[in-house]
Amino acid sequence: MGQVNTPTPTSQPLARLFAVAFRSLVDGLHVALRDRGWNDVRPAFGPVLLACRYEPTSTTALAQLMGMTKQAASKLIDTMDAAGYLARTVDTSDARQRPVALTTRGRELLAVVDEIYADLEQEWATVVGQVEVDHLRATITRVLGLESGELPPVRLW
Amino acid sequence: MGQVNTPTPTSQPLARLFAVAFRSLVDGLHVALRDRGWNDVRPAFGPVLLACRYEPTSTTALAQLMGMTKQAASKLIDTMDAAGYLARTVDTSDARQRPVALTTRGRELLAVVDEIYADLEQEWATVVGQVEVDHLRATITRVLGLESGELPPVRLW
DNA sequence: TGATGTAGTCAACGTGGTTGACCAATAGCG
DNA sequence: CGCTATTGGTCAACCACGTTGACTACATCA
Repeated sequence: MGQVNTPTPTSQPLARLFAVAFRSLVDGLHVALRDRGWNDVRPAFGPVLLACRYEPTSTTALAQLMGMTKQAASKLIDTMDAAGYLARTVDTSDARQRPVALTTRGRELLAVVDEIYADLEQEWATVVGQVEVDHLRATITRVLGLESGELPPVRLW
Repeated sequence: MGQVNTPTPTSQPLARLFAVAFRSLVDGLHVALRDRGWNDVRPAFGPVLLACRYEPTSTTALAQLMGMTKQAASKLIDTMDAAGYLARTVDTSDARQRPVALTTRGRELLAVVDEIYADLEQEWATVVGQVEVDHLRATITRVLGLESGELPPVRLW
């Protein structure tokens, strides 16, 4: 992926470092969830929980957010519904829509995810300092040109 | 995944920024590969090409590197063999082993990947400066504790 | 009111993984 | 040197999670 003549950690391609960093955070989250008894949470649940945090979200919107087909998003919603984290609702102004809303259990999970994830990022701050973490965040945001817009769809799980 | 009250790009969870950054680099690589006529290269080929850069690599080692079963690694190798990028060899000192080596075409692909990827990272340097990119790399390496060891297995594609 | 587009679902399919079993080869031990 | 345990790799079957194309119900527009 990257031209590395004498591969050392400090000369690893950024892509791989991003992949390892992402995996480290997500795996850390899921290990901590399981430690607390949340045994049926899959990585794909994360983006859905976040998307439904403030208001019910349509299947089409979730599909776009996650870069998958409406059918696949619907299947994922079915799985989370069966697990008790989401509930399908009806839209009084558009009968085609079946927005999904967090259940009480879904909100509880989201709260735990927030807490655990805050700890994980705090661990980063502990190693290099909060200023450095904020700088990291700002640099990546700048390069990706995300200062003013929504994040693009991304699926990594 | 992260506690964000008023979600803005600059306060996005690091995990999601890493995911988007990774996706941006890998998708950029594959778009450029296709532009140059390399139409059958899949994201999973990347780690294999890199792993076989300097010497043939065993199926077991590839499986460990990529965090998958030997069977899955063998299937992937079969696919890359059929596409002409790898060739299975024999190990004269251990007949059980069937190390895989890059073919001429595999080396050509790896050279193109190196070139494209260097350009992609250069784009990052163009936006924020090479010093900033090196700093990014060093910071993530430090947090992940990778200064002195091999990268852990990671699969993201 | 008819045409067109959208939201969501259905059934079937394909891909890329895992699992458990197996075989051949190697390493180590008594 | 023979035996046992381990390792490298393969086999067949299975599973999860995506896609595809078709379809229905609903909304919008002229």
